[in-house]
Amino acid sequence: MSVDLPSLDLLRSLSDRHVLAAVASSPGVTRAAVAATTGLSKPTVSQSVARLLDTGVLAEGERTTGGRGRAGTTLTVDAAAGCALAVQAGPGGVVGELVALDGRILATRRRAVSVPVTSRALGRALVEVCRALASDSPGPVRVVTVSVADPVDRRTGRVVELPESPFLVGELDVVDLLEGVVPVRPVVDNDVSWALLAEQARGVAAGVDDVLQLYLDDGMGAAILTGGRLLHGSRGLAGEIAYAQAHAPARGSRRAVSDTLIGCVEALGYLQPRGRAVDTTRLVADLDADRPTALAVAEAVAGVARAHAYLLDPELVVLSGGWGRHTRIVDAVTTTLGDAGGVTATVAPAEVTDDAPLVGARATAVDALLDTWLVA
Amino acid sequence: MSVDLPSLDLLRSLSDRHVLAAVASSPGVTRAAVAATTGLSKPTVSQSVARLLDTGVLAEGERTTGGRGRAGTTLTVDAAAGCALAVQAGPGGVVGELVALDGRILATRRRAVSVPVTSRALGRALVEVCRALASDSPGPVRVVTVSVADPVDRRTGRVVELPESPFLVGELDVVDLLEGVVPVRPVVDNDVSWALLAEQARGVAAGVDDVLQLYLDDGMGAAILTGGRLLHGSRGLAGEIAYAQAHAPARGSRRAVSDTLIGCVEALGYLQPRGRAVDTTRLVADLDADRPTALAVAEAVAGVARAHAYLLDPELVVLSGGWGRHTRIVDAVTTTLGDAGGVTATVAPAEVTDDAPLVGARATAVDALLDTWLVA
DNA sequence: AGGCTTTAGTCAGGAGTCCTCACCAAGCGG
DNA sequence: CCGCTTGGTGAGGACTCCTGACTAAAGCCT
Repeated sequence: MSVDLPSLDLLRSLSDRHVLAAVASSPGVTRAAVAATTGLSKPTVSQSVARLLDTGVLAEGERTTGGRGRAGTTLTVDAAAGCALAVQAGPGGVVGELVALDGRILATRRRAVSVPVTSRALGRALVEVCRALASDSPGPVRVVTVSVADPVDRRTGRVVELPESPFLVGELDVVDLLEGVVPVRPVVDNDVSWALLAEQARGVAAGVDDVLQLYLDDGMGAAILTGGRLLHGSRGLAGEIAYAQAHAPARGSRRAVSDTLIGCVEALGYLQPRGRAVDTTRLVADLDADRPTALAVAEAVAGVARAHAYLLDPELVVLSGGWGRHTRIVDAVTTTLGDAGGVTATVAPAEVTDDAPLVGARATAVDALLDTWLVA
Repeated sequence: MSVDLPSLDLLRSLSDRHVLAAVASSPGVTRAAVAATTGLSKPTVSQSVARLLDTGVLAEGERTTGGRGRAGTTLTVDAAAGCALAVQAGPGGVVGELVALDGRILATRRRAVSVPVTSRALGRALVEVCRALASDSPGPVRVVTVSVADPVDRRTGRVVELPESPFLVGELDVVDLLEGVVPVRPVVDNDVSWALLAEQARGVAAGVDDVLQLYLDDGMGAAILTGGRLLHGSRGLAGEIAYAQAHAPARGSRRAVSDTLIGCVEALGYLQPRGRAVDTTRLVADLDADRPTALAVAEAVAGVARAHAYLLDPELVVLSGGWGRHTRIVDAVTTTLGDAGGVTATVAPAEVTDDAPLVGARATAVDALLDTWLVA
C-alpha cells in the first residue's frame, strides 16, 4: 500500500539511484564502501540495498577476505534483472552489444550487409542482430539504443529522406521493425550524435560542455553539445551540414564555387558516381598528395566550421570520420578558426575511432537502464 | 539549529518554491487556493507559508469578503524583501525597470545617449539608471539582469570586440561598472537572447522548445532555443551570424557575391558609412520599393536561415528586428525553407516588438529572484 | 435573529525518509 | 587469547509530507 507521496518517492529513488550507480560503477563493493563514496549514512545505504535486493537489481556475493577488519558482503549488479541493447547500423553493416547495468558487455553480434546497402537488407540485419542478442540476455531487455548512419527522426524512429541522402535508399522505420523483436521502444538517433557522446564519455571532449563535432566520411554530419546536453532539434534531425553554404575554388576553372558544402564536394569531383556519398578513399589519397582540389574541400569545410563556430561559440571543435581526421582538414580548420577574430575554440581530431557511435549508444543505454529502476 | 540534511532541505525548498511561485503568479491568493493550485495539502502550505512569512518574502493582507464561506487571509509578495533590476542598453540609450517578485514593475527609468554612442557614455547612463532604480527600491536589490546590444561574454560581463562590431566603440565591462552600484553580480547577455526569451514568454514562441530567432536591425544576430533552454555557448557569445557564409547577386554586376552575410550587405550597399552597422531605414525603404539590391539581401538572409535550419532543426524560425520583420524578408525565408527538403520549420515575424530584450530580461530577473529564496 | 451551509485554517496522528549514536559480528595481528 | 579494525544493524530523534477531524468565520435562508 504505497501511498502517493511523489516528493518522498523522489527522495527515496534519489538515494536508490546513488547506491545503484555506486555499485554499478565499481562492482564488488560493500555497503560501507557505498556509504563512503555516496556520502549517505550506513543505515540509509543498508535500507536502500535491502530495497534493491528485493527488486532483484542487486545481488549479494561472497565475503571479501582482503583487508584488516571484518570481511564485508560484496554487492554486484544482477544482469538477470535486466539488460540493454546498443546497436549500430551503418554502411558497414550492423553491430550490436548486450550490456549489463554496470557496463559489462555480455555479448556482441556483427552482421555485414552487401553493397549497395538497401534499407530492406539493413532492416533485416538489424532485426537479426537484436533477436540474437535478446535471446542471449540472462534477463529481460529493458532498454534499446540504436545508431543509424542517416538522418533520423528520433520521435518516430524513422529515417528521414533528405534531398540528398548519403547512403541509404528506401525507407527504414526502426521502431516498427523492432516492434515484436524487443519488448521496449528503441531510442534511435543518428551516428554523429552518438559519436559525440562517445567522445564526451572517453575521448577528447571529456569534461567539455560546449562542443561542435563534424563527422566527415561517406556522409557528412555534425553534432552539437551545448551546456553538457546534446542538441537534438525539434525532430532530432539537427546536425545536417551538407546544405551549409560554402565556398571553394572549382576544379579547372578560375571562378569560385559557391554552393552548399555537398555542392562544393561534387563540383570538386569527390562524390561517388552513384548516390550522394563522398568518395572517401580518393579524397584521402588526394589530401595525402596535397592536390589543390582536395585542399579546396578542406577550405570549404573550414569555412563551414568557422560559420558554425561563430553561431554556436563552442569550446572545442572535434573533427571525426574517415577524412575529417586527416591532418590537412584539421590544419585548415585550425588555421581558419585561428584567423577568425573572436573565436577561441580549440580544434582536435576525434580520439574514439572504432565504432564510436556504438560506444556512445552503449553509454546512454547504461544510463537509461539505470533510470528504469527508479521509476518502478 | 537546522541540521545538515541536504535532501530534506531540498524537499522543503521544493515546497516553498511552489508556494512562492503560486503567490507570485497570482497575488492575493489564500492558503487554501495555493493548496488547490499546487496540489500540496493545506497543512503543508500553511507550514510553508509560515516559513516564508518568517523570512519576510510573503506578507499577509486583509481578508477577502467576496465568496460564500469564511474569508481567507490573502497572501502577497512583499517587495521590501527584495527586488530585481532589468536593464537594457543599446544604441537608443538605456532603459531599466525595478521589478518585484510577482512581476510588478515598480519603477522605470530611461536615459538617452547621444550618437555616436561611445562605450563611455553608455556606461555612464547604465550606472545612473541602475543607481536611480536601486534608490527607488523598497528593499535590497537581489538580482540584476542586463541586456547589451553587442556580443558579450556572459561569464565576465565584458563586451567582446568582434572584428566588425555593429555599433559600439571602445570596451565596456558591465560587471566592473556596476561593482559598487549594485550589491550583486549582474547577469549580462546580448539583446537577441533576451528577445528570444521574451518571445517565448509572451510571443509567438510560447510553448515551443526549439526556436531559431534572427534579429536583423542595425546589428545582426541570432538566438537559439533548444529543448526549452537558451543556447549560450562556452562564453555566451553564441548567435553570431554576421560571419555566416552567404550568397547574393552584387549591385551593378552580374557576378554573384559570395561572402559573409555582413559582406553581402556591404557589397549591396546597405552598410552605414561609419561603423559596421546596417542602414536600416534605407534598407526598409528599398524593401518597400522592391528594389533588386534589397531583395538580394533578403535572399542572402534566407540562405543563412536555411543553412541554420538544417543545422539546428528548429520547430519555429522567428524573424525580428527593424528590417527582419519586413514582409519581403519573411516571405523570402518562408519560401526558401519551404523549398528545402526535410525542413519543416514554420516561419513567423516576432510579436514582442517594444523593448523585447527588456521583457526577456524582466522575466529572467523574476525567475532568478525567486531562486534567491530557496538557497538561503 | 438564529441556524445551516460553505470555506479557511489549524491540530493531531500516521507514514516515510534521513541522520547520529551505539551495539554486535567477524576478521587480523600481536 | 586479547585488542584493534572494519562491516552491518538497531534504536531513537528530527524532519517532511499526508489524511482526517476540528475550530473559525462569513454568507444565505427561514
